[in-house]
Amino acid sequence: MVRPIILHSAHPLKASCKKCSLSGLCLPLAVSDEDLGRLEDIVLQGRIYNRNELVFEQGQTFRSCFAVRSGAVKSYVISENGEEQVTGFYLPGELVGLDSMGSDRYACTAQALERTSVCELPVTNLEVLTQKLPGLQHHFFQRMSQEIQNSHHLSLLLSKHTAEERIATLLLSLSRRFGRRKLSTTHFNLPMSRIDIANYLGLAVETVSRVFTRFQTQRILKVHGRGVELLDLTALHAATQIAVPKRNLG
Amino acid sequence: MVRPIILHSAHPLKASCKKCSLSGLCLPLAVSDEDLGRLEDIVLQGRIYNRNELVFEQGQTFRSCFAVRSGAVKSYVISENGEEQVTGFYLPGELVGLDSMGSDRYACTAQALERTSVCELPVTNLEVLTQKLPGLQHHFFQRMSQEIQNSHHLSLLLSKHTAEERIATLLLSLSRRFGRRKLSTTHFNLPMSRIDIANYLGLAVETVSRVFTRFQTQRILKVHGRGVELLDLTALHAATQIAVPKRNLG
DNA sequence: CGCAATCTTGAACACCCTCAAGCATGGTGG
DNA sequence: CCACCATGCTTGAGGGTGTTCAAGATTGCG
Repeated sequence: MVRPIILHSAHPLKASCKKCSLSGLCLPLAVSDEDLGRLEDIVLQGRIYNRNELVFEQGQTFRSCFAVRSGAVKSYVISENGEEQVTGFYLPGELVGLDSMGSDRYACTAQALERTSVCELPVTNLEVLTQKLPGLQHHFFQRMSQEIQNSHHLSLLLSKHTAEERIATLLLSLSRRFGRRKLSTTHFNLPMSRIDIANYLGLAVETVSRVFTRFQTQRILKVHGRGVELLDLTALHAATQIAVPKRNLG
Repeated sequence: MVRPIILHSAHPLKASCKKCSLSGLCLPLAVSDEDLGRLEDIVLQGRIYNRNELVFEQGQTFRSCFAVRSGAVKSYVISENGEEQVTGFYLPGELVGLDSMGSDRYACTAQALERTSVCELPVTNLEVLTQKLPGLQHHFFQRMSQEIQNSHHLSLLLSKHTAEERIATLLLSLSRRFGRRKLSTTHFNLPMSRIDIANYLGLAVETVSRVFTRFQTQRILKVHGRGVELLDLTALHAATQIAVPKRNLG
């Protein structure tokens, strides 16, 4: 199905986090300039994966976390029955594999959605470094707790929101994350397929498609394949809110 | 609505994790006997909360994680719109507040479901200790990643499973966790209301009620209020599986 | 250029929600 | 101790959102 064509360079370059354009988003923001060298010492840079290639696979021995440098990655878990649940999309500056920290095996599979470059953080070295740098340990606690919070918000989305609200929320999340990298918050390409979106949001592909066209007829956005243009951010934000108040409120 | 009648003792006892019956489940399992004293030094023991009392509240300054000692706790997040999503139930030996580690404010509210005793772990001291004890740091990474995985499994449950499958899964999860404490895996009391179950599983209360009666007529279990008796664990496990295979499979 | 995968659109059905009402439970005060 | 009321739980009927099934349109890659 998915052929893992390993392409990463045999001799990874020594990382230069300091010069990386993502240093304000990624791990460097957690360590002082003088300690940055120690972080660079353990980072394996320059791994490149082609579209659909697996960065790691659920059940494999857990060795490393990965920071996305360019491109995009999706993560998904596979249950005993073989069902897949997409659990997250990771853009440049974001960390993949935090849900396996401290485990001996990867708890999910990470797959490149397009040609993607990542920086690898071998856990053995990483845990030694977090042991020495309190700020880095604190930062990892923060990132991991953020990951828990993200997942809780996904649960809220799945359990209490309509198809339109789910999709509007995802689009605004992507928009915000593109904005963090000084990219356009209104014009961007979706790194993932409709199938991935549907799976992530607990919907049928057909529903995702229908909602996109509905938003388009409402002049909220334009879509051409994976390209989206958010025409009315206010309306899109309004579409994330629950239409008819439900009883469930405390 | 919920009156916080603070009851915890003014002078918390010095903890004796070593003698605690939960030492095989809780934090002590992560530290050596010689280091256990240092853990006991930072643990504030003996806080007791009455039913419905808040252990901490979303938005408050984050000070501590809590280990449940007896009773049970639920956690929930409140969105901007005021909707509540129950994100977890915590039984003795389990840690509450991991989703706020590294943050400056609590990301969720924790509420006692019954008369509950907890051990408090002030984060300032905790992060100093994880800095000194690599095993404890590793253990916290593990607990936090476990929390992420749990939430991912909840997402899977919410997005791909029917009402019956969700409830069967929750019952088996509780059964397993009671079993870990050497309690009966087939006879126990639900610590939470139908409302909490419904909210957690993304269902209407009525649906939860209907599924319970359906399971009862199928001789899978007996319910009398909050008391449940699992009559057929095999059938219950079978009920967690997807009945009609969906297309979503990879 | 052609095939496979992805995406879109339409029609019918199903699961669960909403609304409504009745029943059990439990805590409180007379 | 029991009546009382609020809350939680159960059961029934009807309707809506999203799914399933089916077929066609578009994309993209060899």
